[in-house]
Amino acid sequence: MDLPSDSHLLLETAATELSLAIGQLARRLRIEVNPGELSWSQNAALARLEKAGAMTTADLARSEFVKPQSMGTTLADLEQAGLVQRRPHPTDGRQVLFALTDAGIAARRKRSLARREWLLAAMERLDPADRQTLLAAAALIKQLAES
Amino acid sequence: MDLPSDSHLLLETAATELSLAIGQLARRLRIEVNPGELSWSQNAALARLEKAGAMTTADLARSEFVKPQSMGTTLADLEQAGLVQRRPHPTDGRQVLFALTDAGIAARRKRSLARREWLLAAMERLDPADRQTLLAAAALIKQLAES
DNA sequence: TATTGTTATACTCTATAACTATA
DNA sequence: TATAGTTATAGAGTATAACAATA
Repeated sequence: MDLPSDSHLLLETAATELSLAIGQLARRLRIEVNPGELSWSQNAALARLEKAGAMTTADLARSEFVKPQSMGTTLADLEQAGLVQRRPHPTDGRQVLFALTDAGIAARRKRSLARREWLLAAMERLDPADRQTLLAAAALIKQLAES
Repeated sequence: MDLPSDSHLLLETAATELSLAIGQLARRLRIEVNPGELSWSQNAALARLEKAGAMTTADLARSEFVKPQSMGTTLADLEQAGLVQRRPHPTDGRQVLFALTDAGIAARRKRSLARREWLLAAMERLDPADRQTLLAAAALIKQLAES
């Protein structure tokens, strides 16, 4: 077993700082919601359905790191808002497939969520190199989450 | 008013992707907690006090983007765990200053939080250039949150 | 009067447990 | 038996409202 190298100490620092930064921006973004807007979880589920097409509750839950019961609640809210619709699985009577409705697609197209607008305005104040770093980081952060 | 330029569309994409990525990693990290460990909010408050020294409830609330009442709850939990202690403000009888106790300092030194360990392990699987990108991004994300 | 902090209460999101239906 | 989903209940974190003490 080696003593920690300088690069390992740097990595520990990076992990700590990234964890704190993620938490801080998550809390900052959380307060940017206008009345009647989709919650962060609802928006994440909608975005996932847009990218991946129809999915079951269980698969959506795995993708977003929540329990199936929690995703069930989120999907019930989206269904009641008319943004997703359910249909039976063609071969497995237990499963239910969820897909975006036309209204759901329109909701994804509409570029007016307060959280997104706030983040966009904040990023506009950065210089191009920093924006590029954040775009690259977004892909890496997703990769980390799914690893 | 100009039509959106290519670079503006790129920026919109970056904002959307970053927002989704932050949410996804926040949920992924949230499930990595061992029984008895500090919550993410408690850890953030502790880290803030370590960096900035003694602070009032209101200042801590502003730093972490929650209401003073919410930070009051977090600080009460930390106080009960013996990790922070309160003392009166020297000149303003309304304010209360919170600072780390020896146990709080020790808790910050201890490098064993499940969330941090999970993130560290995930980052170890990245190549050095990607780690560097994430370290730079952590600083930018903090800057965004505070902008 | 304005501000800091506390107490009481409620809301959102997610979790665990128990249940039904299907495989 | 095992799995997908539902229903009921509970917990964590944060919010709003009402209040007390101090500036």
